[in-house]
Amino acid sequence: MEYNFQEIEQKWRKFWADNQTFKAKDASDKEKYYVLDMFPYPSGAGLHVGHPLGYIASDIYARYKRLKGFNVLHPMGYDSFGLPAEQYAIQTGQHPDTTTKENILRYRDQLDQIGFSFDWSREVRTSDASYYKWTQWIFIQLFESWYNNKTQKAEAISELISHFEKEGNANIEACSDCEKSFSAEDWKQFSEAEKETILQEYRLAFLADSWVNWCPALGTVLANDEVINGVSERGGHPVEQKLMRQWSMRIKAYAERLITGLEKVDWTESIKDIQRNWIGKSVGCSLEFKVDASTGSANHKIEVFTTRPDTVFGVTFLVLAPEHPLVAELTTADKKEAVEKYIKASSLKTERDRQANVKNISGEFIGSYAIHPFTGEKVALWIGDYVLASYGTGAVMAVPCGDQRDWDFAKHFDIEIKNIFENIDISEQAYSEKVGKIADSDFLSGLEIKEATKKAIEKIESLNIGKGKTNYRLRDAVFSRQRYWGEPFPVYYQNGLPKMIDAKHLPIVLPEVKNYLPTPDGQPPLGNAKEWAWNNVESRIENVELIDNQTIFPLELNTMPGWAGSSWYFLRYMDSQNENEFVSKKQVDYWKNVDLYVGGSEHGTGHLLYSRFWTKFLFDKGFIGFDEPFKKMINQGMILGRSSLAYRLNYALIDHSTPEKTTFDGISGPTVFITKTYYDQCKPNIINAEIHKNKALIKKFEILLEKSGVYYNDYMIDSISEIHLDISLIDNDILNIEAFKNWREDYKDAEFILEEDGTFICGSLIEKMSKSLYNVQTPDELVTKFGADTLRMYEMFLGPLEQAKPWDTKGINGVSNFLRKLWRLFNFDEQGNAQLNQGEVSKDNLKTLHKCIQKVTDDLNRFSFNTGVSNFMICVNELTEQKCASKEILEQLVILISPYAPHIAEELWVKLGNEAGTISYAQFPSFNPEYLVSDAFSYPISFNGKVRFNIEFPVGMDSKEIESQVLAHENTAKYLEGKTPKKMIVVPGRIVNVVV
RNA sequence: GCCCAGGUGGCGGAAUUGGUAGACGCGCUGGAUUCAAAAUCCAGUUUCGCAAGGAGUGCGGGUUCGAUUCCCGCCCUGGGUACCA
Repeated sequence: MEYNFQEIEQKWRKFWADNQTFKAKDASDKEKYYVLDMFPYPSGAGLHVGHPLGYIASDIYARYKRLKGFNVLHPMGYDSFGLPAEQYAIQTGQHPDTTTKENILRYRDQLDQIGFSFDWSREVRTSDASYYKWTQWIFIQLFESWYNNKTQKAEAISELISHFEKEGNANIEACSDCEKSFSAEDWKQFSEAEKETILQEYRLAFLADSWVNWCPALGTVLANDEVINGVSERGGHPVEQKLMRQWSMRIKAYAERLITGLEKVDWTESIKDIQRNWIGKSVGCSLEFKVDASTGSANHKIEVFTTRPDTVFGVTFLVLAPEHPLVAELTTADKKEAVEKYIKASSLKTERDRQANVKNISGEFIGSYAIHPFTGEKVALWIGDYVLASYGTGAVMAVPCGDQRDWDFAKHFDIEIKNIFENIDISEQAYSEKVGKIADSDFLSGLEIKEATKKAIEKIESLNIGKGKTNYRLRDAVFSRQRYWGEPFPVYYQNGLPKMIDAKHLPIVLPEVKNYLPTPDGQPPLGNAKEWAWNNVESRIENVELIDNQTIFPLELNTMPGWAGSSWYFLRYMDSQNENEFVSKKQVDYWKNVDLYVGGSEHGTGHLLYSRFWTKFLFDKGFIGFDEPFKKMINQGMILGRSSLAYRLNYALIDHSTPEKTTFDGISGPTVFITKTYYDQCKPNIINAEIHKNKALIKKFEILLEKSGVYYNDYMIDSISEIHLDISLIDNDILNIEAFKNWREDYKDAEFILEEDGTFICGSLIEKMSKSLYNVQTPDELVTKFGADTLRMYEMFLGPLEQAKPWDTKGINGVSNFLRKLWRLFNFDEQGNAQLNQGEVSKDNLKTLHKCIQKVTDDLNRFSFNTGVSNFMICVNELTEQKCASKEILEQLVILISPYAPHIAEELWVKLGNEAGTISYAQFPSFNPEYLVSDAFSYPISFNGKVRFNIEFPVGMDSKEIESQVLAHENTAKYLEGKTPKKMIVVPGRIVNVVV
């Protein structure tokens, strides 16, 4: 009986679904294990072979953990709010909900085909009102909280208010934008609006006018991580800075904990680095420079932030950002014109231009001076757009000897460069290393840089002209989007002040709109749903006083960004049906955080940061008992496409009898493609002369032209073009010429210059999978052709999980053959009964099996699934060779392989006489080292003539035993040449040191 | 520029703490089986050499009895990030 994967796989998929085999139990004596995949955005294109890579790996691991006796939670869902569905809606009028649901059906169908062990009863969709109800609820919690730096956690805003009532904002250490101080008295006299304005500066979710990345083409704002090189991540549209009133998240409050928390998670160093860089912690101090009274108002001080207070005696000028608030006042009359011109010019520069002209040094002297706090010298004030208004204090103290940009600036404008480093030459460039000694610096002279830094801060603090400070590059996250297809805010406005809609009225359900574009008067798309906005408020808010003005909406019309729903979804899986809580305490205390998270590293600065932030917040508020969401993470590499290329000769036919008449004037020869060999010969120089030198190619080309019957009397080959071909036309780089001719109308009459053996070989190129490059491979066709088990094993076999790698189906036969070999081990007769031996197990069989168990277990623990597949192949090859037909051996092997190839394993399990479905929770085999005993002391490996050599000895053997056997061995005698060893050292592994 | 990862046959890639480099698979070559093909099976396949034997894990050095593995310098590829003071 042949291995009929189609029948088998269909049968078991149905069995698993009917019996809910993988439904996770909420209460169990077993230890829990939570394996999670990053849930997909259900795009219209469906899954390609890259998507399942991580899912297969996590599925293998989840199945392995079940076999190891864990209660495994392995859910799946959809991140179903997003831009593409909305843009599709704008184009076609189709409701995003409709297209999203269709796409989800397709995804589900494709996922099901691969045989994942997901617990679908827990599925979540971020765009379901029953889900985003809780996203809205979490938003309210954030609004009602502030961050207390003393306790290092988020606390209720009501506590902050009662503190304000008692003693104003003295003795409050908060993460806040509030700069003024007020007393309890002040607070009581503030109007409601004034109070709220202050509270907004403390809330973790707050409204603020902020400079945002505005993308005109998309009509929305973007978060920093959604902007790449000055253009939008989606679509690549230009992004500009715009001041807008937006909801934001005070993620800065968690900057420090987001860094320190990385120490307790098991992630790769590279992704931790990405996060550390993104948060961008820098430790230094602030320092005040008084403005020189002769040139400006002496009351003004310029505060700078520096990480190098040790270099303070090297300061020769200060640079302010062009937008710095003091610039206008401190500019002297004679410099006014030039300075204003400069400010204008830099404000017109887009973010992109600024980035493009990094090497361009520009700036203006504004005419006035500051006083050096230690030397009392005058230091010139400059403006320059290399200083950013939004980082630090918007002003820097320039130390040209210690900072390359300051050095360049000083050189360019011919400003003094003071050297304050001992024995360092700074004539060619700045010295920015942090080792060495400081010189010519008063109380810092002679100190090591580290010491000097400490001392400088002490001095600055004691003089009360600054203090030690830590700055973060991380900006607060903009949380408003001018979009339709996202979560509505649970926010209404009363007298212009934002208020939360009571949680009992949630969810605020997304309305139907006729038009998904912004309204003519510039409101976001939800502005098209006037009635919805009014009704929601009137029906939910008691005694609400609404501003009776038709143009102002009482409800927030922005929606939340894509990362809102994905920041907490892993919690919802634990209790997805709960209508009363986002997750019950009982469930979250049992399942805790995700033990293994699998997904791409491209989310390093987005999703992974935001979900850590929300987790820490929910922890602070006592809703959950842990503050890191993902304990261990594996980042699977991207699967790249392998495009196929054919090479087209671009040539002109010339008719000398009618001068200048060429192909372009009507003589058309056939489209000619040349096989890869000829292309490679011409490749180094694709200029006509080189092509014409290739005699063999030219001869074939001429024969071809002759055959085509076109009239010409000369020709000129101009160049060779690479043409992308649909990969379905190619098998092992050999082109199916007939299929190719039918592929596109213009190639119907194409001619081919072939290899010597008559085939046409295509070239290839590794690049991103894309429809337009004809290199997209969907899993569907492979599942049909080879089966899900083969696909699963093949995707793992391709290479290390974490590496980016090209997709290539060349080797899939090998995996397919392997599964058939495995099937054949069972010696099925016509009736499908396995012909196996019971009871007798050969030593060789045992050794093969246990070697396999040992290696495969190790591979699983190391997430090295590619070597896992290889080890199965070795095992099956050996068992085939040994003609193993032992029931006991095969039963163990089937369990072992079931995480990788679950369908065939289920079938074979039943064929062995076991109850259907029980394999999913069977006992994972453990290896017995006794069976791994090798033939001891078979051969010495190397010998340096004097002291050491390598010997293979049996696992677990006593070292005394080894010593005596080494001495007794004939090879030892050969090397020792009659001498007695002084000492013998047995090193774990396979090394024996014999000292003569 | 800075940070991180990587560089091994014709190809994807193994080599877990320094110990027979190239496992396993693809491809290729030869053979068996077959009327024939597919499928299957057997043998070979880093390179130079008829062979004995050399050389060999991006390049140059080093440590070591022994280095793909550790150290120093360089080159290349991929990823992250960027006037962040």
